[in-house]
Amino acid sequence: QSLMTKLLSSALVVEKQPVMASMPSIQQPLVLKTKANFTVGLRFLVNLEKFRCLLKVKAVFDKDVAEKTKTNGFRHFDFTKEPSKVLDVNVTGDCLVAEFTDLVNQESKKRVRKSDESALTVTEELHVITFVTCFQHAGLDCHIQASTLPVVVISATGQLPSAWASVMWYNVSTSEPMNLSLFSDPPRLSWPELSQVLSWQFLSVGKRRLDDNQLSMLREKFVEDPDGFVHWNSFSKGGCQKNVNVWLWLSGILDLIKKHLADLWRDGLIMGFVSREKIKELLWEKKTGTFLLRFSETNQDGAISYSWVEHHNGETQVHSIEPYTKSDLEKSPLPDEIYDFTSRVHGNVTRNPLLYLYPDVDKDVAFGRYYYGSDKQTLPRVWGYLPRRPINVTDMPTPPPSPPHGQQVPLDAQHP
Amino acid sequence: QSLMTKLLSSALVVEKQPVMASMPSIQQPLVLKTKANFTVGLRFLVNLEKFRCLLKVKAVFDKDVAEKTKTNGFRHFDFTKEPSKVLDVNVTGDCLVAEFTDLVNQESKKRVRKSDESALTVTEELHVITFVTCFQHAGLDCHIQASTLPVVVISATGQLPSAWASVMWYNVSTSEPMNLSLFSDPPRLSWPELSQVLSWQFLSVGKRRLDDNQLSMLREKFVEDPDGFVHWNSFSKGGCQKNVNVWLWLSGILDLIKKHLADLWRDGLIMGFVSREKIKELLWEKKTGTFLLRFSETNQDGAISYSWVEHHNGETQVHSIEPYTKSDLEKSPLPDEIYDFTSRVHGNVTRNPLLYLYPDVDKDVAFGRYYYGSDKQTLPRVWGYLPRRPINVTDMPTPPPSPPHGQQVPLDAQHP
DNA sequence: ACAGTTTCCCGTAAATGC
DNA sequence: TGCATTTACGGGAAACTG
Repeated sequence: QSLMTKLLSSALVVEKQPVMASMPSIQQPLVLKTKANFTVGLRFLVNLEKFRCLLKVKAVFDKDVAEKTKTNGFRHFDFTKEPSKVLDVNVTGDCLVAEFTDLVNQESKKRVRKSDESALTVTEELHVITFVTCFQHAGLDCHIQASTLPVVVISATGQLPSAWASVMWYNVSTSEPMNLSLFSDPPRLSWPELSQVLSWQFLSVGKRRLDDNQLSMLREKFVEDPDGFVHWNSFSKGGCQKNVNVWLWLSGILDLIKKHLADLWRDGLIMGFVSREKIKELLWEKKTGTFLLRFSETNQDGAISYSWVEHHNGETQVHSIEPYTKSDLEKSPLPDEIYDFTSRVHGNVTRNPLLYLYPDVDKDVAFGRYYYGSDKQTLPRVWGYLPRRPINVTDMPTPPPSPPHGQQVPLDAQHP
Repeated sequence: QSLMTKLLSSALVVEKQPVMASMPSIQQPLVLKTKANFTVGLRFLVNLEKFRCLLKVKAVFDKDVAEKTKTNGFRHFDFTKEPSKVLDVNVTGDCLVAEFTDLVNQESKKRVRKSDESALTVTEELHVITFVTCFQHAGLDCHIQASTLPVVVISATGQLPSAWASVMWYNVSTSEPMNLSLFSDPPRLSWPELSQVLSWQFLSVGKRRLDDNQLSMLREKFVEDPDGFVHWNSFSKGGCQKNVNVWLWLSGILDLIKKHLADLWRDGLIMGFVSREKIKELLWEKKTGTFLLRFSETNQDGAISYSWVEHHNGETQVHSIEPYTKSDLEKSPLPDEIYDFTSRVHGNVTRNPLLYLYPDVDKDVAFGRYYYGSDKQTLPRVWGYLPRRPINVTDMPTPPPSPPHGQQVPLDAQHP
């Protein structure tokens, strides 16, 4: 329903009313898209039956922000629908809750743009949603309110990776509840701080963290300063000398994992982050047909390649296949690509050069359970037509190597 | 900009004012999508300089429709933006024009639905847009207006084929300018009438009409009545005994041609509409490797297959490949699929069984100019990676045939 | 001219209504 | 419940805007 995860369990914090017990609860920043619906759950942590259905809570976008933070130049948003709800008891009966749905925010006309060069990008703007209500208790007028943690507002899904970068950076660098100008003077992060968040991202999309080898390769790409700190601009906008945006690059890989490689990543079959030099070093001494999986370092949209080693006539070669992109893997999953991959050399010799996953696991042992047909039925076939399936082939530019171990790998083996 | 073609050159017809010369101009029905912009061009055919910038024209949706046609039960729409424009002289200076852009129509709340079973589907509802203006001339108050031909309003692109069916049917069956209730009692069409429209559709998307053989095959599918007429319900909703909707089926093929086969269709390389029996008959006597292209008769989304003949040991076999869908052809175009297609049999023998396009044109002569790389450069390759390309293979269920003509078709030939 | 940002819209999926 | 129709929204591209 919402663009990202739902913001649940925001606390309705009682201001200036110690009579009301309140509990800080899990809040998290969020990325919101204009003109799209999202949902916010809200809990009033004191369940006084007498309040039931008496508290009308209103959501306000960027309440008092101009006065509080003087963050001029930010865009202004408003909810287009009436954003009010009445608190009611929840299912377990322990508190009053309201779920805001169908909140739609849209930029209002006025926008005071500072023309100076230090203006932030839209994904660096931080906003808040504040929930306010007032009621009478013990003869007093009580005004209470609660705010979300900072929120980034985008207008197209293509801005989501940048927005998420801001969210991560904010979370790691500060525990302030509402420093909306953080990116006017962005703090730097130490590599231990940053690497932990990055590792969490992989845990989140692929149920497995980054290991030490992977992290040390990433450190090379992310840390430019000799002091071991990472600067916001270098992280989110592409550093000085390098022309790639490291976060966008990593973000593409996270998306690739989420969409096509979740199982393989979870099971640790993807080495992923290895330099080209390291690949050669790792594979050089291994037997012909040993291969490993590695993410492309140049493709900004997330791509994965396999590299394998061949020994012929005392000569050793390590090859890497043209990386598979998301649209490639939509056609057929990586395990099937590995199973069906075919190299061709002069004389009509065809074979699959991929035999053992590094260090020495038989390909079918490692990937067998993921092959098409192993957990699904065979493809539905239309009567009267010969079934076909897509495979990828490469025409080896090198002279024909002799078959490994003196045996030809049969190509006509049936798919499991 | 607009969903379909722009509606240009609508005539501003002068009503009750013979002083104003008016010219009937090309109007065409249109398919409009709610909440989407479209453009209408309007010409005032008398260029009286004195009118310049004095005529304010307003667009009205379904003006006077209820009184005129008593078509209750239709949805009601309104423009959400102010749909008024001032007429100005056009570039050639021969008339006054206005171009309406950003017209957005959205269903208004009220909708009187007749609950009887004869209710029309939304794509059978016909609507009109009327342009009105008034001015003073020769001391008289003049009210003039012009209307579009009937328009079908849809809410999602998936309704477009059905809507287009209505548009075609209307055009062929009547020359009345505004019979919005046509589908309450839809007229039938003779096969010559219908087949001509269908043929035009292929001319429109693929620059080539249907030939007599193709039409005679389609006649079998479309004409159910012995009297040779086609009924609207059987055309647009799937006839009595058959469970396929013939127009949607044909519509999918038209879309397939438009997106992936425009060149091949234009050049007549696709036989397309042939029955399975006819295929066997045609190919039976031809030499091994003769093939033809034919649309799937079962796939509703548009799919194309090739069938080829093989003679082995005095036995003749005709095979048809699993049809290629739009998403298949997005991966690699049909000519490349034909070039790279590979069949595999026991013993690791691989070959391409497609040699001659029916009746006996060498495959590369027929399709060579379309192969990838013939008019584009070779694929851009990332340095350090072995290029790969996708091909389709089939595992022949039959005993291994001997190579045709005693020669092995080399598979390692380089792509042109 | 250009880059950042938003709008537009197809196509698919989900929700809605009858 | 099932089907017809609408809404929602990701993704890519065009349009916008300073």
